[in-house]
Amino acid sequence: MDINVLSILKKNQLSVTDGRKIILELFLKSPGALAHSDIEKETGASFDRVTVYRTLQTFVEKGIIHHIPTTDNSILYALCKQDCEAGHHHDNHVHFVCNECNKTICLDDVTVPDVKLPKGFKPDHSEMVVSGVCHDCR
Amino acid sequence: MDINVLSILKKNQLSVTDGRKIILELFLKSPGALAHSDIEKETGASFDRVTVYRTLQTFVEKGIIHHIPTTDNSILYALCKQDCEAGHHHDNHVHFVCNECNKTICLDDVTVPDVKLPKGFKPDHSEMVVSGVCHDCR
DNA sequence: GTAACTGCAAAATATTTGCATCCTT
DNA sequence: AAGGATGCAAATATTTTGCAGTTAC
Repeated sequence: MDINVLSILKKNQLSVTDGRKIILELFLKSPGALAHSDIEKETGASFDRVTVYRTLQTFVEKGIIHHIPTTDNSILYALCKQDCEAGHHHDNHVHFVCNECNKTICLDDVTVPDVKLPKGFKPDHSEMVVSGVCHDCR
Repeated sequence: MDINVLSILKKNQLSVTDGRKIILELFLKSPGALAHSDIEKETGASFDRVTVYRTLQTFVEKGIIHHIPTTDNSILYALCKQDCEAGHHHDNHVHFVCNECNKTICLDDVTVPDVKLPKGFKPDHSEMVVSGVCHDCR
């Protein structure tokens, strides 16, 4: 098991349970974003659906994972890389959705550009999603 | 009633029904995006929830409205301005979500900037959502 | 030992589907 | 008149909540 799993949980003052270990490891292994259903599928229903809901919620609250905006009504989560702390997400990178394999990938090295807003609008946070064909599918 | 309602429906070869007229008019009047629940609320449940689902789906298929990406799990729809046609959305503008009034507004004049993607990624379409405080809430 | 986490059951919501009826063209 | 749209009922799917039992520390 990835040693990071333990340190991440410890750092966030979460007790180390099987469910959390397995789900967190899944995120660490996954190149892209995961939906609730992906997690149920990957873990082979080894625990209750409710536990998955609660674990994801806990991880989001602690800033371990974050929601990813999507254009197709689905709810995706991905690891917060870098220095995310509870309440302060710095996941200011572009997300890429592949139209072929349908995966969502965090482009950690591509930061969201600033845009000039109309008068009176005060920006706080930006999200950007690019769709197209990914590295593996061409 | 806004004369556009009829022309938009006609242009998309949709029969003109009360539900479609009222829902489309709601979008035309609204400065921002609407969720399914907003529509039910605004129309005072004058028609079946199922009809709202089907109408929204039809509008999306025809390219009259489009999904807006959100970070908070909600599903929002907004009018496609400009030259949207079925299957070819040109709604390449930035969306703004206000943290105060919670409204989502289409910034039709702010276009989504291009970003440089890692090698191997071929972009097709971009979405951008900026959150902050809107014109009315400061 | 205690607080926190999980599983189960069940409630509350949300979404989809089939079909008979009604409306638009 | 014919095809499409709606309403209703019901089937599915999704998410939330309460509580008792279990586990981590």
